Amino acid sequence: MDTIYDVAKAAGVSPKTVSRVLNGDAPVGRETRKAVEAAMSDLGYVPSNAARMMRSNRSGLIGLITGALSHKLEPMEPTGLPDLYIVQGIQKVMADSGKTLIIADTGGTSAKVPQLVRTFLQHRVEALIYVADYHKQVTFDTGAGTCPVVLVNCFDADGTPAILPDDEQCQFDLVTDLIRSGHERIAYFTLDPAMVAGELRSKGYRAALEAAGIPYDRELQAMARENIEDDDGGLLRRALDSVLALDRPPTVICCGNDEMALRLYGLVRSRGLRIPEDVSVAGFDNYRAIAE
Amino acid sequence: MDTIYDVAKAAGVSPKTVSRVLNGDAPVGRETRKAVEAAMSDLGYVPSNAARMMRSNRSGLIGLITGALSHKLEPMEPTGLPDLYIVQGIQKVMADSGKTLIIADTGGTSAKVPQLVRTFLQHRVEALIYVADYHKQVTFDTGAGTCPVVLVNCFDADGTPAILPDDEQCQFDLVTDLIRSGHERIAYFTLDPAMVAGELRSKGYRAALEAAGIPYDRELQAMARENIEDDDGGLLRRALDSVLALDRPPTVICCGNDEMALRLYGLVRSRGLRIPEDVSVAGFDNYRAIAE
DNA sequence: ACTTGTTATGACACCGATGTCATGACTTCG
DNA sequence: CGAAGTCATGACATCGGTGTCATAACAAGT
Repeated sequence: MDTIYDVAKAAGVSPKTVSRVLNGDAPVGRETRKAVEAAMSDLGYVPSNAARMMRSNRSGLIGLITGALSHKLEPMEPTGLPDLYIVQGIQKVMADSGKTLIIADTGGTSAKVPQLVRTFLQHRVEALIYVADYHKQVTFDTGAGTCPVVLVNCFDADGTPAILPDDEQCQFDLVTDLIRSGHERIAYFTLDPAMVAGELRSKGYRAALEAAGIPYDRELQAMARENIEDDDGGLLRRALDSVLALDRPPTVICCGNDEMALRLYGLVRSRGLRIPEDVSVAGFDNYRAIAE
Repeated sequence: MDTIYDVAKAAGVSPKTVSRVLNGDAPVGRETRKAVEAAMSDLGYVPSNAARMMRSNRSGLIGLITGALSHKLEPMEPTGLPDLYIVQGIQKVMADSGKTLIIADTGGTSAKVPQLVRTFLQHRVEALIYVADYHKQVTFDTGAGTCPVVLVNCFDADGTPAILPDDEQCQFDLVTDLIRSGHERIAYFTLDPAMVAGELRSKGYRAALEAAGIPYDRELQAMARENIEDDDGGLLRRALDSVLALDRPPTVICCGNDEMALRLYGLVRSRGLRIPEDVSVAGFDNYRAIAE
C-alpha cells in the first residue's frame, strides 16, 4: 500500500501539496493538481484514515450500539418502531454525511455494552449512538469518557440527549381519528404498565377522549400485556370478553401494539364477530410484515 | 484525551513500558505493571487505535458490505438463508476474535459499492466481506486494491474465496429423507432458472431420485417462479393443477423456497385437499417467521 | 571468574498524514 | 515604484503509539 510520499514523488511535488489536493483546503495550481491526480489514480492510492486522524483528530467514525441485529430473530417485539428500521435510517444519514458507521450488536445482553463502548472509544468515534429495542429508560455509561452520546428510543436519568417516539401524541391522534370516524365507544387494551410507551399512550388516549367530550369509561380500558413470557394470551382473552359483555360494548378496540392487534384479530373472529362490521381493531406500531 | 506518555509519566516509567503492559508482548516487572495499570485506570486511559495501527499495520477492522439492513423492509426474499442472519453470525464471530466489524449497507443499489469499498480501504480494513441477499453470481471489484475478500452467499468469475450454501446437497438430503419416509411420487416446483440456487437444487432433486432408483418424471417438475413481480401466482396455481391432474399425483410437493411453500399451502387447502393426509408440502429455507 | 542467557527497561526512529510557518513569484493599489 | 496582498509550494515538526536496538542487572552453566 503506497503512501502520500509515493504519490508526491510520482507527481514531482511535495507531500504537502498532495495533501492539499486531497483535502482541497488550499489553492493548488491547475497543472500541479492534474499531475497529482494522475499519480494518485496510477498508483491506486487510497489515503490512510488512521494517519489522517492522528493529526487532525477527526476519525469520521460513529459508533452505534444496538440489539437490533440479534433480536430480529424473534419477530416479536414488545412495541414501537422496529429498531432495525432506526439503524437503517441512521446508516443512510451517516453515509450521506461522509461518516462511517460502526455497528456493534449487544447480542441481547447489555453486559457486553461496556466492552463495546471501549472498543469504540479506541477507534476514537466522534459520537456514540445507542438504539434501544423499545421505548424505555436505560443507564448508559461511557466510563468516564467524554464522548458525545445520543440515545434513541430510550432515555436516562442524567438528561443525555435522546430521540424518542412521541407515543402520547400519536395515540392522541389515533383516537381522535377514530372519534372523527364516528366511534364513541373506544376500548383501549394497554401494555405492561412498566413500559414507558404504554403509560404515555394511555395519557394520549384519555386526552383525546376528553378533547372530544367523551367521558372516560374505566371499564373500556384493560391491561392485556403481551410481552410477558408466561402469558398464554389469557389476559387478552379475558379483556376482550369483559368489554364485549358490557351493556354498551365498544365499536373499536385499540391495542397497545400491532402484535396484540393481530392476536386480538384472531380472537375476535373466533368469537364469531365480523371485522369491521361488528367491531374494529386498531393497532399502533404498524409493522410492515403484520400490516400485510 | 490523554496519551501513553501521560500514563508513562504518572507511573514513572517509559512510554514503551506502558505499551508492553498494554500488549503483553514482553515481560514486565510485577511492581511496574501494577503501577502502570493503576495510572491507566486513574486517567481513564483508552489507547488510540489509529496510532497503534500506523506503526503495526493492523487495523483490527473488518469491512462488511451487504444489503441486509435495507431489504429487510420487504420480508419477502427470493430464497436462501436470510442474509441478516449471516451478518449477525459474522458480527458475533468478529466480536469474539477481537475484530471490529464495520457494516455498510448498499441500500439495495450495488452502484454504491465502489464508494463503500473505498471508504473501507481508507480505514485499512484487514478484510472485506460481501454478503449477497441470495445465492448468485456477482462481480466484486476492490479497485486494484489488494485487500482479502470473502464472498458470502455468492461467487464471482475470478475464483475469489466464497462461502456458499450447498444447495445441491441440501436438496438431495431433503428428497432422500422424503423417499425414506415412503414417498415415491415427489413433485418439485422450481425457482426462476436464472437463479443459481434453483439450478443446484434441481440437480440435488434428480440425484436423490436416481440414488433411490426412482425414475425422474418430467411432469412432476414445474417452474413456478415466485420472485417475478408481475407473477400473480398464476404459475404456481397452474403448476399445482397440472401435477394434481396426473394419473399418479404426487404425495409430496417440494418447493423452491419457503415462501412458495407457504403460498402453495394455501392453494392446496383451497382445492379442498388436506395436508398432510392427501399431499404434503416441503419448503427449503426454513424462515423462522414462516415456520411458526 | 568468565561467558552466556534471561529479564526488565529505556532511547529513538518511524508509521502516513496534516498543521504551521516560511518562501518566492506575481498582482494590485495608492 | 514600493508596500501590501494573494497564490502556489515546500520544509519541518507533530499526532500516539510500536518496532528495533541498546543497556543494565542478575542468574545459571562451564
